[in-house]
Amino acid sequence: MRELRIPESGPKRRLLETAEQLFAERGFDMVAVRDITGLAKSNVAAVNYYFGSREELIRLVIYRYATPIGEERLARLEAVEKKWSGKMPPLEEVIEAYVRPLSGIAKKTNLPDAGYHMLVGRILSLPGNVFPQETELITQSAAARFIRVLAKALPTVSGEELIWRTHFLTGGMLHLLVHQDEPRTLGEAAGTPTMDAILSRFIRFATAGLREGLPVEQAPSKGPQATFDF
Amino acid sequence: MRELRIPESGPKRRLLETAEQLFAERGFDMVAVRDITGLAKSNVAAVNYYFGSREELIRLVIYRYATPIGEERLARLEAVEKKWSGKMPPLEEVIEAYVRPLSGIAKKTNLPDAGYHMLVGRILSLPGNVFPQETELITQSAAARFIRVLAKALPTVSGEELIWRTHFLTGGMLHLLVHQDEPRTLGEAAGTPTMDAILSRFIRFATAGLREGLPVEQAPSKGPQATFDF
DNA sequence: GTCTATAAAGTGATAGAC
DNA sequence: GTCTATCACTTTATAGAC
Repeated sequence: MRELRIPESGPKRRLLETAEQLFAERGFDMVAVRDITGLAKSNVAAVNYYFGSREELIRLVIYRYATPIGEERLARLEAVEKKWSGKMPPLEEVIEAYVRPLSGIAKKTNLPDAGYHMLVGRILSLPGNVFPQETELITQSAAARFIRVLAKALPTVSGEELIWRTHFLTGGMLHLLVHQDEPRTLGEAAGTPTMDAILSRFIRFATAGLREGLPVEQAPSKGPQATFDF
Repeated sequence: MRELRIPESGPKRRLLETAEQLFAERGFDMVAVRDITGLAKSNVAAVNYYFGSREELIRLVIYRYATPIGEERLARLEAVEKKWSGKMPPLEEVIEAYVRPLSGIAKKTNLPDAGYHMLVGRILSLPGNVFPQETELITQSAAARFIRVLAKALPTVSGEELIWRTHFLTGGMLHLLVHQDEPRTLGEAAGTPTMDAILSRFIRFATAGLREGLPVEQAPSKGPQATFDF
């Protein structure tokens, strides 16, 4: 990773933000260096001058987005474990700790919300081998810890079943990030919820899916029926 | 669509199956015409000679895979509606009708199972505008009908909530097709279930997620606990 | 039908002028 | 720092020999 401090303004900043925007819209593969320098009204050599190469620019973007999310996930999972040490943590709290950091809490960029979430989804869909080593380590740690804490919250679910249910959760999670606009363009009344509201819906969906088959007495009381409003 | 009858053997067949295999492994964007003709031990002009262009070859592949799945979905959803006409169909049967056709029942190709499922997942993840018109129509009809029948099975869930839950289901479904090998390489004991077994797990997961928040008395009795074995 | 040669356009990267 | 010109390479597609 060549240089992690990005100036608050200036050509390097503008190139980076333009690249992020295009990566979010089209995916990494569909963005040429010339697309970035063209839209940023710079010259074709600028990306190589400031970032070394197209590859290094992409790795920088991955680092900037995936690392804080992984750190936030780890911190929250740790907090849940500490809070319920010894006791069985509520399933919903565990899922919340892993999913909520996607909403943009750890966001350190000027990208508009919709673009931010699409970019995060695309990054987390990439194969791990294109991640910078440090980022990959944090991401993997968070995923491993998630499954470990999940197992505490669902002691009667077999390891095999748990892995598959986690896999289903992951798929739904990545899909809602990249394709958040799809339900809205369905013509149907999908409303215009914020990402936090969508994640709340998703956490309830995934909690029910992960708990499937367990006796309801094990489920915590819900209090007043949730309204999904924030 | 230039020519839909593909010979049982010969160079055209070999080119098509080689292309399908590479598309499944890498995704459409990452396969060059030269990759196909090279692996199929043909010459670079063969793809254009037999299929017109790279684009047309891709559209042919999309057509061959997505059309039978859409038809199978429509037929099964229709059967469920007919069987329970007037009455409320069981949620699990509705989801089964939409998801099960992905297992390869409607398969009309020689691609090995793993590749078949990855290819189907990649195709169904594409934006609709690259689909042949006929295929797009069937795919959209099946999706619309799915939501319509779902609404009958879940009359107390609001339209907005239903659309989002369906969106979560779609994400998990596409993810498990393209990344079915991921849980297995996790080092953990994910077992080596068939796609039919994975889909059975997924259908139970998604059924619980879609039914979230509803009183359990509404759920049908389950009979003996399912074992996920086929 | 099969193949080679080549056209036309695009890619990432860089040397060197300013 | 900024920019143009250009290199070396890859892409899809096709003309024309066999």
